[in-house]
Amino acid sequence: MSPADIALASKPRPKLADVAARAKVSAATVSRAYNTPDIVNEKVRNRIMQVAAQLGYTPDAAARALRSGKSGIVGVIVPTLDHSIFARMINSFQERFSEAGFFTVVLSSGFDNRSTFDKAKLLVDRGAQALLVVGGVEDVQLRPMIKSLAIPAVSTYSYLEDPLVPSVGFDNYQATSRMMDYLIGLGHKRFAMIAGSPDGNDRQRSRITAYQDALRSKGLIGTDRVLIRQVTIEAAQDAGQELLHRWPDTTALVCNNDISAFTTIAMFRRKGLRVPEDISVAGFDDAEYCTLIDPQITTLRVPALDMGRHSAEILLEALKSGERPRPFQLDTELIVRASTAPPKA
Amino acid sequence: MSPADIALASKPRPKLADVAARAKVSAATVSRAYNTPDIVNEKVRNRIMQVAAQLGYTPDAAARALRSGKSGIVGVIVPTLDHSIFARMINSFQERFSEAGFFTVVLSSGFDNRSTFDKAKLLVDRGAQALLVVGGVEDVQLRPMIKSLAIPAVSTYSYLEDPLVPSVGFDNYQATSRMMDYLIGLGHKRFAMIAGSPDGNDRQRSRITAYQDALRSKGLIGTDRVLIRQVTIEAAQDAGQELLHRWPDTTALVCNNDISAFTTIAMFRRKGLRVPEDISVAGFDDAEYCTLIDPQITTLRVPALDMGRHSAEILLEALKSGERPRPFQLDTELIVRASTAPPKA
DNA sequence: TTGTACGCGTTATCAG
DNA sequence: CTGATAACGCGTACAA
Repeated sequence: MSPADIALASKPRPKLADVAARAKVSAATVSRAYNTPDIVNEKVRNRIMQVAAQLGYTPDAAARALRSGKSGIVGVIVPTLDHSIFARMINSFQERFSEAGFFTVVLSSGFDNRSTFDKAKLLVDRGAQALLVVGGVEDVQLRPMIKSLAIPAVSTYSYLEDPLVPSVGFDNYQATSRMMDYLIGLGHKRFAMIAGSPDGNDRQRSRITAYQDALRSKGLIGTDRVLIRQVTIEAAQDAGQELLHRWPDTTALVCNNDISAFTTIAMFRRKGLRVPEDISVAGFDDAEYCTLIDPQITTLRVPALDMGRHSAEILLEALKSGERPRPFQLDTELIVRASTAPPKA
Repeated sequence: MSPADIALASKPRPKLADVAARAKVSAATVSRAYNTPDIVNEKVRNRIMQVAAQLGYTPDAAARALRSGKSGIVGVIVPTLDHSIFARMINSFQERFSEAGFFTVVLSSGFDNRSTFDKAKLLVDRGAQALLVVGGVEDVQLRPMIKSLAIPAVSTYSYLEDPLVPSVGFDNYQATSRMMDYLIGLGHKRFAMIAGSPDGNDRQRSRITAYQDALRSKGLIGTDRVLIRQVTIEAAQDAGQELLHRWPDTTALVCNNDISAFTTIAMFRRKGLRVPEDISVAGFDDAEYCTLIDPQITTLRVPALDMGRHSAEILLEALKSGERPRPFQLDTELIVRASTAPPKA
């Protein structure tokens, strides 16, 4: 090896054995100093740690993973990162797992159940120790896969009585029912809804059903006025157009997300409609910007932070105890602001 | 072992050797079938893959990582996941690396340079093969660390002539200059700015400097009217208050993010001020909701998607070639909408 | 083109 | 409480 090579070669990472040698103990003891410090003599342990710090030693993650069978990775599958509600959830989830020494790998499925399966497989193949799926698990391939899984899995967002996958979330049916009770209480008789696609999406299905059930039970109009759209500004604009065109007598518009509420309110006002005097508009999620528009948006507050935090919590518990994660129900809150009011007489 | 235990025990994961045995080849050949398929006889290869599929074999990631020294992980450090602009960027970054078989681990620093260092260390210790840092690398510990790093690192968002870390991003100074030219061209004479904290944040520093330079060079008012605030609705509201209180004669407000623009516009209108007649307000980023509020927001479009995609691209190249990633400059676009106009005479 | 043999860095087991 | 030793599952010289 020439001098130049020596200069260029970055010194190899120190390993367990190097620390052991310098600290005059066996490799096993160094390992124990890291993994079960309590059973190592304090003086010895301190010496080891000091040497480790000197050498700049950190345990090799791959070797550790191979030997212990623990990858230190948890997987999350989320429909998209583009909705702030999911971002918030993941943030708190990840924070909790980070404290526990795990890396969180987030994969997005694009609202596609088939892709959810693919991503889950990817994660499991790479040794993920736990799995969080946002939304009910409906894919026909994913269900048997999760069933046979040796690692804990939890679904979040919806609270579902799924015997297969414990969930941490809220009751979407109840949430929308609450909104409907409020609007019906205001005296509205003709409703419409902007919803996301119910295909393979339990949240949307529950909300649509709750909407229709509420109307049916009171004999009100609007069970057929359900506009299925993606969650984008363009799509919401299109939905608003169609609403005004087909059912101009609607007095209460129930949106399944704040983007749609926001967009349609802006559009209605541009067309000279008054909100809430001419039409009430309600959202879902309670995004930050609900208080920015005039009128401020009445909406359902979704416990995003708690969902992430609690999912992490029960997965961590399951990881420790080896038992099945325990489902946990959270609640939504109806936030009444200015975008809803009694209909004109 | 009792029968019950047998029933409970999930069968162990098949390994390379199992596939080899069933396919009547050596382990080495199975390994080659996966890693260098070209040098394996096609018939043999097909037989191996078939057996592998039958057995449900997938290579063990940990063993692979240990043996090859490649973790299959890339790390990203981002100030926060809560700004949609970062979320979008990461999305495209991650997508590209996902295609290449990597897992992306995203850690957030909370705009704290010290924490950026900690997170980087975490990632490197766990074997990340490449690093993306959002924002300039300024931490005094992080710089030497990156210098000594054996893996490629790129900073993104700002385009910086940093000899240490190649960057993929745009020129923040130029972007704000462009906005200033436009507003000055409209005839404005008294300006104010809402900015984020410049501490350890090159983006904010560049924008503030560009703002002040523009005013100074034309002898206009407002170099001292810089309100430093966090990027939240509350903080922006507070800034708006202070602006009206201290400098009510301001005719053009330059915001360093769309949230602040959005918030202040809403607030101004609530107070009876007309936008843009009484005061022009400009944003930064071009978030989706810029077109939702009335008036629609004039802003600078940031190439979020391209930043993510291109960062991934050059890191992947560097991973292949072993060479240093090549910096790449992207551009912003001034989007003129309705929230800006000439000042009243 | 394929097989043999070894070691990557760690942790678990067992003995002392 | 500590040490010796044997894996964990795979990739890669080297030989055939």
